[in-house]
Amino acid sequence: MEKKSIYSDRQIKLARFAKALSNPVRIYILELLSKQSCCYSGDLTDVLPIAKSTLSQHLKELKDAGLIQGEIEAPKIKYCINKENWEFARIQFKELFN
Amino acid sequence: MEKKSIYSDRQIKLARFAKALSNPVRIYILELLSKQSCCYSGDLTDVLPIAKSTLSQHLKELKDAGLIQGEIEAPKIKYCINKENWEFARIQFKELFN
DNA sequence: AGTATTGTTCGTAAATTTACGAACTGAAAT
DNA sequence: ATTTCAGTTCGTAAATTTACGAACAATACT
Repeated sequence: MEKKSIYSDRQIKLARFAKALSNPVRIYILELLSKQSCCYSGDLTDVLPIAKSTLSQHLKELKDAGLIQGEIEAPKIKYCINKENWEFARIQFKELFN
Repeated sequence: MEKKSIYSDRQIKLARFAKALSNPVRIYILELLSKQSCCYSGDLTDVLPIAKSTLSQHLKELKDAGLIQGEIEAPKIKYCINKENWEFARIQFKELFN
């Protein structure tokens, strides 16, 4: 039996997107990706003052939230905004703020 | 000596706002407040499936992030959106998503 | 003065987040 | 074949988040 939450699916998704945005490292990455089309995580390693394993965690967080996607260009990985979900998130935040 | 972060003040503030939005309880509260002008926390206690101490923590989180403000109407407290910061947050999110 | 109402604070517990370095994996280059 | 490069996974530690109930504080009501 499924216990239904008082929170709508939409509210839960919005909170999930917000969580992905709740860290300056991830804001930095997303702003970079939304300004230029894509980047390699090596670019990020060079500029961000965190260990590569930590960066990997942050990228995974953004990927799991659906905001970015990675494409293998061996031996590197090219990261881009996931446009569909990015647009969806944009609308969710827009509606929250009216 | 102040160690300067590679993250801008704006990026840190945006992450801070996102953190405040990163929980379904707080999304619920903010949507309620942005739809109707204000509410009493008793209204929230009635509808939210959490302990009053937990609700108090969430309201404090929203207050500390600057998104809401409380006004004493003894013995209750009337909560409203903090319009100035709400507008500021709106702009920050809007700019993030272009 | 005493009681009820409203909300905060305290102490605590479990889960999650953020961070690191070391070890590992897979593909490319030598 | 082995070395190099790019990135992930693992183990771990510290801090933060979320949650609860009990106790407390402040005000209103009787």
